[in-house]
Amino acid sequence: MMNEGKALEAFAALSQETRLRIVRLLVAAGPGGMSAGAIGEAMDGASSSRMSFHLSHLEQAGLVISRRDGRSIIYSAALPSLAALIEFLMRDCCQGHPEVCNPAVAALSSCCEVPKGSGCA
Amino acid sequence: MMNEGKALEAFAALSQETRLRIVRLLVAAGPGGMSAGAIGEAMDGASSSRMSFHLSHLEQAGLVISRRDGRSIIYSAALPSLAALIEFLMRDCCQGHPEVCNPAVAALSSCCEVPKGSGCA
DNA sequence: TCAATATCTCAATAAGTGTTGAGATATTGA
DNA sequence: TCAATATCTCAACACTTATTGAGATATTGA
Repeated sequence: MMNEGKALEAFAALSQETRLRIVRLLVAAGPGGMSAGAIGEAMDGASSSRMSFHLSHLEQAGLVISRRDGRSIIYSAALPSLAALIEFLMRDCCQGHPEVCNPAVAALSSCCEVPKGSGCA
Repeated sequence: MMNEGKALEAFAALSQETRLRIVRLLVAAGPGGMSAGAIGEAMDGASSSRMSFHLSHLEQAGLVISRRDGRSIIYSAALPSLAALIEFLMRDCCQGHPEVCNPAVAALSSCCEVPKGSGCA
């Protein structure tokens, strides 16, 4: 469930370049996720403490989840939270304003099957 | 067009309680918008300089637009930018992950007419 | 158990953000 | 033109956030 407070945390987490890139990377990585070290490698070799800071921030905001696997800690995208954030924006912004959600839903057609006629009435 | 840089600005703008509330207020207010003073009144009587700071921030991020009307400056929500931000999240997060966009599209049905079967394939 | 590996935690510092209050600018009606 | 109104701009300050480097913790394989 996404309330205003959680949405604020999510927006704050996504408003930092490194963290936004981490989320995109982890979404692309899929459910298998990536180790903190591998993510750091992908972020121009960011220091381990810097990675730890940003990954903790993202986990606190609920946008990623972690699990230990041997020596490594594996992070993966929390897809339900991303869905809930999109839903929050939709609910807040769509009400009475089809010109907001219609283009957004139409954009899905570039990556998904979306029937003609989807969107706000 | 929403690129990473613009998305970062938009997330930063929306990550502050007063600004998020201003956006929600202006979306609800519709195309007619509201004067800076009226918005300040709605924000627990926030000072004019504080309003000016946050409204400028939102305008810089492209989430609101302004026009002068006599002594007042009228702000209104930039709906296309909100749509573009949702689209950005959808594109980044939906690709290959129907479990993200399907719930988001399904959520639209609470405020819009969305045909059954919408969402990712 | 020991050394190596992976990550986290903490303190210090640098950089950025939000609020306030004083004052400047633009517009209107008398 | 003048006073009143609406909003913006600026400097100062407090607060928060991001980065770094040193060191602590947890796990593994020899």
